[in-house]
Amino acid sequence: MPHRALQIACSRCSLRELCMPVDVSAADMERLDTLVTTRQRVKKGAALYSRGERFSGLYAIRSGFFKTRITTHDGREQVTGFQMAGEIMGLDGIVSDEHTCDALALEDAEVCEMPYDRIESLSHEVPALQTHVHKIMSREIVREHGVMLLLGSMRAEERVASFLLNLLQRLHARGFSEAELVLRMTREEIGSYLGLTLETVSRTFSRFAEDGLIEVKHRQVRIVDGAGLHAIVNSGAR
Amino acid sequence: MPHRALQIACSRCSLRELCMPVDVSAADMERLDTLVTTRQRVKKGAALYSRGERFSGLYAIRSGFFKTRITTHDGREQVTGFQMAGEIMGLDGIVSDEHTCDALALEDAEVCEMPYDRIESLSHEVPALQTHVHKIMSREIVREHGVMLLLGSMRAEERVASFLLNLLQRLHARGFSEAELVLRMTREEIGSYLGLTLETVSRTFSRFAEDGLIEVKHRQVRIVDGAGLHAIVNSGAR
DNA sequence: CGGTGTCCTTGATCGGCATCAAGATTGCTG
DNA sequence: CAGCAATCTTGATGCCGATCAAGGACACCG
Repeated sequence: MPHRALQIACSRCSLRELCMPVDVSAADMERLDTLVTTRQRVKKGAALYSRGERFSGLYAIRSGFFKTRITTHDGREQVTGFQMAGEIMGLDGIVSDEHTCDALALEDAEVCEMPYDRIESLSHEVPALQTHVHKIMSREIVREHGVMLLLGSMRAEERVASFLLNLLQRLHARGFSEAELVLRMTREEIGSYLGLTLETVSRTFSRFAEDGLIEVKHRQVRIVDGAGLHAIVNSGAR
Repeated sequence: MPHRALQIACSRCSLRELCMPVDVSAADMERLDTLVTTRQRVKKGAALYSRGERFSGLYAIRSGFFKTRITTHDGREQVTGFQMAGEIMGLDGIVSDEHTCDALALEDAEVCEMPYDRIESLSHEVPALQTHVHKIMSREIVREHGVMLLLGSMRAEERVASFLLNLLQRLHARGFSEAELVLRMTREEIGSYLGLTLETVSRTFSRFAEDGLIEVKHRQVRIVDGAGLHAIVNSGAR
């Protein structure tokens, strides 16, 4: 299923500044070009990897949109994140050599696979890569702290507003509008991520629309009053 | 405040198998002995590091008990974890070169400081260390996934039971009883971690005691029916 | 040893979100 | 394009845990 691309060169990839370390010498960049061995297409709804699967490497998203979720043997489920172009997936598999969650494509996607043994050996030759991998993992830890704050201390409106602003900010960093987005996930998936039911997510969207903060048409969302959303996120602080 | 110990040798530390990679040659172990430069005592209630502080290195807990928490500018607060001997703190600081959370000692503690630049340079010489650091960070990511599951999908009883069992398991791995523990944190800190109020935590403890699952006397907890606690954790699954 | 502050427990009430239910809209597919 | 499944919206009701409140137990300290 994975196909070897004719030429896979991060040095010429438009997403380089998202995936790769900056400030790398030309010689090092040449080495880093050997990091990605294959590109892989993932159809909407398909899994890039699943819990229990053997861990082989990390994946950089080239295009498309993913969700990661954990599932317990007894059927509980929790969406742990939504990932977009330039972001790295698979970090959960390093510790036990097998994946502990599922990564599912929410739309047709393409990823670059970086075999883990190659990451380790290249890190020796290119210190910037080692630092970069550490930073990526640290960033993920910090991101999850933020999710814990959200789940542990925010009310429904704050969670949803926070979710929208986070998506917007990441999309904006990729050159998309600051004021408009298309949700790639269902209300149920948003709810799972935010610790809410799909009904509450839907109702909250409706309330935001009534209050003139956003306009919602199914998965099309337009931000009318970004400052208002920010105010909601901070409204619960005491 | 940090004092240079006369001799700091991980190779002779009883916690080595918790902090350090296993299967290391004698020569490599000698190198790893240069990783920890200083030991530091932290008084109960004091901060090992705080948000905004410059990141300098990671800390291995030698003795004592910590909590980590994030605080937002607007006063929200969330306990993100409780750490005990052999566990590593400070990973959150790598990404931005400054700490993003506070680490507070819940009792008098002692930590080993590992300067980050030394970790990076030693990782080049000792591949096992590099792998080990990756695994520690990956483990933290997986742990936080578990917390997200707890906060996002469990009811109060499930959360508290899960919390107790997790503490027990970690204490047991350190040679303590499987059936008894002393809580080092307040009900309020437990509540913050679990996304509950201190009253709910207290009531849940009382209910568990009534139901013959545990015995609670303030911070002394004795597990009477461990299987019963496990059953509660899984009771919410559908 | 008594006083004071912190921590914990327990009760009463309230509110936010889950749950249950029904219908509307969309988009997929033969 | 018709038919159907998936997704979304909205309403009614109920429950879990938050909030408010008061009293009790313990630890620390002069």
